[in-house]
Amino acid sequence: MNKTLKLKKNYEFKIVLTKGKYYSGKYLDVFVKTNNSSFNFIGIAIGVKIAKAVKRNRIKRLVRENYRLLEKDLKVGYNIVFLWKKKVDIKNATFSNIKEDMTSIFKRIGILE
RNA sequence: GAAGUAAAUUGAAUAGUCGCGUAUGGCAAAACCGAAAGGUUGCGUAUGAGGAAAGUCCGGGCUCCAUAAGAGCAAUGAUGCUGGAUAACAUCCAGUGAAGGUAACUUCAAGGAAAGUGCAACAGAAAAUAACCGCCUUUUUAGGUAAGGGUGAAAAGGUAAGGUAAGAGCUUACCGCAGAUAUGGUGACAUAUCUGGUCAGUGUAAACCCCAUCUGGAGCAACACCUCGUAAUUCCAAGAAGGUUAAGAUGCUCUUUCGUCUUCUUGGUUUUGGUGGCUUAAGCCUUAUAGUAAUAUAAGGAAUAGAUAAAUGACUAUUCAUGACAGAACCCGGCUUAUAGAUUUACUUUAUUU
Repeated sequence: MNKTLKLKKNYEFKIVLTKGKYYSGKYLDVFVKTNNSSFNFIGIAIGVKIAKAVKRNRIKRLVRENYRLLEKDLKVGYNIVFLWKKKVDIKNATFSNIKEDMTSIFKRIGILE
């Protein structure tokens, strides 16, 4: 079982956000772009204006945890970036809400087996 | 018991399963990523956010600005009762003064308004060489008068008696104010006595300003090193040779010191990625001694985050109860702001009992 790989550089994020495909969920926005490797890379971006540091960290952890639980069922070869929708209240950032949302988005994308 | 004041502590706990950062290389073995430098992976062990980590408001350390040292002037900004503490401070401690509170106690940007300039809207007769109304005299024109009037943040020391045409520090007493002297105190200042009625000059210096003291700039995205790449031949450093006192190293001046210009040689510089900087520090706790205290000295003790799209999470169970404010980003000392609840100590007022 490999570790979850992360996108690290600013230009990597930009490529995914500008050239990737956009999927909108109930709470999350997701950008997906294929890469030519045998791994999935993920990145999580939450704007400074949405919430203060503690709540931003909370959202990141929940997204990362949910991704970790789904990861073994995913097809490989994608760069994925998650964004939190600006208009959604942060109080909805619970584990079960994000789980439902992420599962449905992945099914629409077609990478969930 | 009730209300309150001050100081301090704490900032949900336990168990299980899965998962993350860092350190260690204890065990295991090779493999993988990369152009290289370098990095990654299994198991185990250890360890992993705060009292404010926040705001970035001060003071320092550290780094660079090629590079220094001294003297003077100016500018900028800051501080502003006194004495002490500290590496330093706008912080802290102990006092003084003023304001508030029955009190415990709290608050204070607390030098100078006769160095100069400015401002004081509206209201009001008048806002600083005061006569509108009123009062008095005179007799119709002038004079005296700050007692009384409303306004305003502020109205020309206050109260009482005498005095007067009516009044007024005009006179006296007390209070206040100013000055001098003495005593006490390191000092801010306090107390006492004497003198002053020409005690004519209101407020504002978080208005300019004056005085005293301090003050170079930028910041870890600082900075150092490694690797890849080699276009323009820019810029920088070192060395050698030649020439020279024009120009430069601080806003200016002076002195010392360095150095400037040209040619040649050598090395480096921009981009990519990586490593270091990166955590033990003028730090914390206890005891003893000195000190009212801040703190100092000595002895002893505990120490274990160091990420870089950035580690603490998810689920289940139980308990109190539905956990507030809130997440390290070079480090340290403070300040300010946010904060559910719980606990301890000392003290004040009041009620009751004895």
